Amino acid sequence: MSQNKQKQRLSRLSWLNSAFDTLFEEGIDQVRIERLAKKLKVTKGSFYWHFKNRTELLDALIEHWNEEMTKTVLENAKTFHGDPLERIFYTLKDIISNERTRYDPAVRAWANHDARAKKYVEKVDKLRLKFLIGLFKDAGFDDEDAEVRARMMYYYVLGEAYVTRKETRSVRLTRIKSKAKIFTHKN
Amino acid sequence: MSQNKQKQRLSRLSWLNSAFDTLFEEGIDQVRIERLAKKLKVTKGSFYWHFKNRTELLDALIEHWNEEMTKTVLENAKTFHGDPLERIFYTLKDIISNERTRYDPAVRAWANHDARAKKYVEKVDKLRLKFLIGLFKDAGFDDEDAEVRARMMYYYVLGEAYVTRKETRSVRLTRIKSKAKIFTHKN
DNA sequence: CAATGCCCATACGCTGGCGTATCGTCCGAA
DNA sequence: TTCGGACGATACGCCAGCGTATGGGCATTG
Repeated sequence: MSQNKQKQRLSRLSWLNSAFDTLFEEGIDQVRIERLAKKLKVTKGSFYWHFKNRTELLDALIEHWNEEMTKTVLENAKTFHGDPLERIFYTLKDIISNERTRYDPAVRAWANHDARAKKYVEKVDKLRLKFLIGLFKDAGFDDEDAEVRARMMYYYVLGEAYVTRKETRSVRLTRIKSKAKIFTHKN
Repeated sequence: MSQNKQKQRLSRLSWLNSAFDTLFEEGIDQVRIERLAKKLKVTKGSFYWHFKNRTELLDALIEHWNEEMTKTVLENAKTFHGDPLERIFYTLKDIISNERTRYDPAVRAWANHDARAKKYVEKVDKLRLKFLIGLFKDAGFDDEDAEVRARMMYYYVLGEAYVTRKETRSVRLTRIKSKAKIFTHKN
């Protein structure tokens, strides 16, 4: 919204952010240099100053996503300490309401036919699952059960990111609570 | 695998199938007429005989997916009658092991930035959810609870389709059973 | 104020993909 | 056999996107 001063030059990050937005909104195949240039109101002369080619941009893009998601998990791991069951609820609520997985669909679609992206997605999955499994173990589930439940919860969260839903915030919140109960219920 | 007779002509369906495979393997943006032509070992002269243009192909593509998925749900609804709880387990097993949702990621990625595809995806989601909700209602859950659990189970299945996993069939099967129990456990 | 370096504009050749127009071939029906 | 229609090949113009080469403006530095 800030009216850019006329002769504002761009940084490498400007291109990265624009690429990221486009990936998220239109898919990786629409991340095209000259389209980004148009959005940024410059020509591709700028791009080729900051990047060697499109491949370098995509490499930076997936790495950027990886860093952001990794950071998110690690921060989350530190923010709450208390009753393990409540912590699972808190985590579920946090993930869903803050929509950490908002960018997942675009990135995963990309990873579906790009080995480089796939590598990072698997890395992030592993980290997230490790965190979730730890949560369930803390709550008293044995190794096997903790993994099954963590995966269920994780897949559930992922799946939800793919379906358009139209609930109000308050309705969703109460439902999240009952969902957490289902995941944590002991037979 | 069948060595095609040399002068085999193509049908509209040949193009559709090739397009479908490509959508599934490389994403919708790689569904390009001249690439399909190369795979089919003809020229695009053939394509423009069977289709008006690329848009018509994509329209037929999403409609085809819609029909297949709709048929699948309706067939499933007829195949099993018995204990409602067991039926939920059976359904979960059936969905996962037959990988009905195998094509979902590609189609959903497409729907993410294409209104036409999005419309059909929402349609299929609605149908599937309606079916699942019915299952849980039959199992004795009230309306609200049935919807929450059906959605959880559905999102879980969807999410699973997005993550690469490396379990053996037998391990998965036992886990499916315990998962079904979690979804159907009454508080 | 001259010079250097950062950052972008401009112009070019190349490729792949779209859609059209036209022509060739084969096959079945009369 | 011939003829018409189903199906595909060939050739064309067009445009978008990639990457390169080169030139220009503007600041900072001395």
